[in-house]
Amino acid sequence: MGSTRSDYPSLNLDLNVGSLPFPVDSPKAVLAMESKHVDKKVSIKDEKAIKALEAELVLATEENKKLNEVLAATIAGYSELRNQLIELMSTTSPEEGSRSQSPPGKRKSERLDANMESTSSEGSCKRVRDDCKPKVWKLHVRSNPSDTCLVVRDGYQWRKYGQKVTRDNPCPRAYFRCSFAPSCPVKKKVQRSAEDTSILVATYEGEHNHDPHSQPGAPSLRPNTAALDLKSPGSKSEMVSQEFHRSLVERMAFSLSEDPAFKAALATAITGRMLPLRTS
DNA sequence: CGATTTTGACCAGCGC
DNA sequence: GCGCTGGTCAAAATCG
Repeated sequence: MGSTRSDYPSLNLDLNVGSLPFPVDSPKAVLAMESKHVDKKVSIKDEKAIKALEAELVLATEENKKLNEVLAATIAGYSELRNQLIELMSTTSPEEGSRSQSPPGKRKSERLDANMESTSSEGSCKRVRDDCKPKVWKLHVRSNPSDTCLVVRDGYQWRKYGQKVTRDNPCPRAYFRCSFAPSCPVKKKVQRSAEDTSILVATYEGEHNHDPHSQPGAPSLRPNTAALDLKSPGSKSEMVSQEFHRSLVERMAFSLSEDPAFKAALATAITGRMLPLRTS
C-alpha cells in the first residue's frame, strides 16, 4: 500500500484552474484545434485574442502543475504525520508503560495481542512480529448492555465452542470458530469490556479463506445492531468494498477515540503547536 | 435428526 | 515443580 494519490479518493481533486471555453487537455491540443477551425478571414484582433487566451491557458496549466505539487507535498506530509502517530502509539512511553504493564499472570502471547490492538486496525502496521502467528486484530462494537448474548454480527457464521470467565473481567469470554468451512482457520473471541459493558470486544485471529456472502442462510445485516462487513479488502464487489472501507474507518475512529494513548499524543501535539505560537 | 450451544474437564504456557 | 490462567475438547442438552 503506497501513499500515492490514488490512495486518497477524497483528495483526488480536479485542479483545472481557470475557466476554459471548451474542454482541452493541453495547449498543443488547443493549437491543433485552432489550426483546424480558424478561419482564414480571422482578423488581427482575433489573433491577439487567441494569443492572449493561449498565454492564459499556459499560465493556468502552470498553476495547475504547481497546485498538484502542493497537493502531493501535503499528502506526503499527511502520510509522514500519520506514520509518526502510529509509531508513537506503538512504542511504549514511560507512563504508558506503567499503564500497559500487564498484571501478574498475564501471558506473553496475550500481551502481544494487546500490543497489536493499537496497530492492527491500521493497514500499515510497521511492527513485524517475530513469530508466524495468524493476523490478530480487535473490534469494538457497541451493543445493548442488558443483552447478554455475545454476538457480533460481521457477516460470517460462527460456531461457539467454549466460554470462560477470565480473571481480569467478570464478564464471560466466548470462543467462536468460523462454521462455514472446516478449513477456515479464523477464530473469534468476544467479551464485554470491563470498563464499559455496552462495548463488545471481538478479537479475530486469522483470515477467512472464503466469501462471507457465499454461504447459504447468511444472516442479513440488520441496522441498529453490531453489524459490520469484515470482508477482506481487494474484493470484486464494490458495494462490499465500500462497506468494508466504511467499517474500517469507523473502527479506526472508535479505536483511536477510546485509546488514552492517542488522546495523550493528540493533546501533546496540540500543546506543542500552540505553545510556540504563544511564546513567539 | 442434525446443528448448535452449554459446561465441566483437560491441556499447555507462564511466572514464581 | 507447582499453581494459576487461558484456550480447547467433548459429551450432554437444547433448538429448529
